[in-house]
Amino acid sequence: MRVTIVDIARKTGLSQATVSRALNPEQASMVSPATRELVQSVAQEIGYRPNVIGRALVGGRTGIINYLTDDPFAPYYSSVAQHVAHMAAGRGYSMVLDCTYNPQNADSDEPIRRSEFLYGVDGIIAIDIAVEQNNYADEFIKLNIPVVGMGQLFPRNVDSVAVDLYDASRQIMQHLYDQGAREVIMILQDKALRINDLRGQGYAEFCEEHGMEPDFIYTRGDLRESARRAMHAYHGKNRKLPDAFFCFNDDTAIGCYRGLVDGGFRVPTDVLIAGCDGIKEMEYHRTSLTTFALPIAEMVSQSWNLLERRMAGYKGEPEKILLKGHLLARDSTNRE
Amino acid sequence: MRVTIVDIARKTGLSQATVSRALNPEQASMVSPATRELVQSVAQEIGYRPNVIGRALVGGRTGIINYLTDDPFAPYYSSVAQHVAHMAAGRGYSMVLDCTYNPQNADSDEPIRRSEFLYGVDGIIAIDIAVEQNNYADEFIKLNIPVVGMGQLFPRNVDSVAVDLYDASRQIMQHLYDQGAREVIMILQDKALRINDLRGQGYAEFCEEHGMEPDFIYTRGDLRESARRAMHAYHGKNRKLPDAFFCFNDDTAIGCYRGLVDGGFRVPTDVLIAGCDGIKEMEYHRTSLTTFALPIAEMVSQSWNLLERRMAGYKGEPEKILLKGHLLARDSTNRE
DNA sequence: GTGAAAGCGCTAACAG
DNA sequence: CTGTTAGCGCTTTCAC
Repeated sequence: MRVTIVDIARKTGLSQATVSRALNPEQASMVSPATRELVQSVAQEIGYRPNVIGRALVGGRTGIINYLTDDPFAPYYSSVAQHVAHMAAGRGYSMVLDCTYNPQNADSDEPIRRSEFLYGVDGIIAIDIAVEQNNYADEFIKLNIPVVGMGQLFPRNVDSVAVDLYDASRQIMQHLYDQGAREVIMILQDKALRINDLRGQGYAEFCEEHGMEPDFIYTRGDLRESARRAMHAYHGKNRKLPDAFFCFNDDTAIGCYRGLVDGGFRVPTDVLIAGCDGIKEMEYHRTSLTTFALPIAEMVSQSWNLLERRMAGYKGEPEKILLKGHLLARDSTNRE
Repeated sequence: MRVTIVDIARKTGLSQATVSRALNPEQASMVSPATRELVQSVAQEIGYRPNVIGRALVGGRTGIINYLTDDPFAPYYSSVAQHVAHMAAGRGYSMVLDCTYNPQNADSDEPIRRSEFLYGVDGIIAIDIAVEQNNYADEFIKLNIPVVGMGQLFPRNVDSVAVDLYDASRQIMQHLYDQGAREVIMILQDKALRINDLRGQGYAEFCEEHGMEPDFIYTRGDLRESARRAMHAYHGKNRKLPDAFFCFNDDTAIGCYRGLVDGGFRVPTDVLIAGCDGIKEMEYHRTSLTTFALPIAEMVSQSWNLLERRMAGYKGEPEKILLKGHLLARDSTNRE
């Protein structure tokens, strides 16, 4: 049996309540210095650790927040998770991860079994949850669990911090255009399609405005591998490459790059490539890859503020914050 | 106030106990089909969700396991985390992450403040925890929290699954040797040094046996960036490159690769590069990078078995399992 | 098949 | 400053 507060009480001859107070920094002042020290030294001695569960039950909070996303281990989501985890740790929270899709079977839309604990957290930070699942937020609202959304789109019924991916897309397209690209193919995951991806819209509208023919390649499954294969298929069938490939995210851009290298093509000489997300890796490829830096730190800290306010009991209308990122032009689109 | 079991009891006129039984799959058979259905439909209707904390307090288990590592978001650790998370989810557990070092300040050895919840989990899977912190396992043992270690080394007082990195190192060196490399410099993080890294040992011994001069470059801080800079410094100072760089892990290999590309060198024509870990990314670089695949899936599933056994109350002697990985020879060491 | 009651470990009134 | 008491939501005896 693990050591409890009762053991300390017995050992010191004090009451549970006094022990509890002596151990709790906020209430330690209500206890005489002598007993405080006594309690603390006995606690130390017998290796007492507070039972978070007991504390949580009475306190009504667990000290855990949930990071909810399709695939928390994809590079971009992982780096967001890192910021969330760090933020959480700094405020005394732990972070638990939940996937909304089964990573072993990315193509299936079947949501994986949610961990029971999802319903026991103090708050949820959800990122890029597919629109088909929008109703899921209702569930948490009903349970009184604050939810904050991050990403490109989010249900209107909760606070959210969005990144302007429409703008991102247009900035990227403008950059490609400036580099002389007139025939640009966009590579998009078919799943993204169904979320009405803003990057797709930005691309299509830019094309229209500039007399360019929009053309999409859709991939499914593992982003890198499918993009790589899509490139093999493309240069297997087509005599000539377009001027540029605009990939809806960085993983896709990396797969695309590799698929073109496989075919003996040179980037940027033969074709330009741009991605979107701004993951670190893009910088390390032999041809450093152009991308669009999403303001992760900013997004997370704003989300955290919104979440904290809700956890503190705020009941106001859902707030929506829109952030902008910036282009990182690199070698893969540098046609001098 | 959130809906509780009491609300259902009131609404159905049944007792708390019956409601609890009706809701719990294992005990549902002790309840008449009629009441069971009644309870379940009312629960559904008023949006009841079990409070995990209440359940945990009486049940003595939280349904949470902890994944403990220096930096859970580094690519290799992240992919291990993915396996752990998936395993956990399949068994009804949630995973929480804890870092042992502050990721914002990788050089400092100061352990970051541990989340309180670390002491409220059912079990801990720890990976590559530095030897300086070996005593940390004692703490959990005292608290009766099962710990399983993964990685290259681990304290003897808990179950652990190790990967034979000495063997890994020798296999990599043998491969480089077979490719004609006689002057091989190893790049190692200075932190790894203090753990008596087995890769360093394998390298040194291989060199000795083959009449080669061991030579180390130590990096500190961000693995990629520091390796990249180390290469800049190297070719700034030295007229000529060694035959190969053997990087203690993949992040370092990627930084090394980039640093050499920055200097206008070609891999593998001018120099060979090998890493170790087997992260997916290695395959996508223009020059696909040689690495050593650690048996992540196997390691995680074995660790999970050990952990589950402990969580079930097993009290036997700590077990130690040793696994082997295999070389992934790629273009970066292919000198034909 | 169901209910009453106890208790998991802790904190927060309320007294003194 | 300290002790007594109640109770967080749930499961689990022990009765009936």
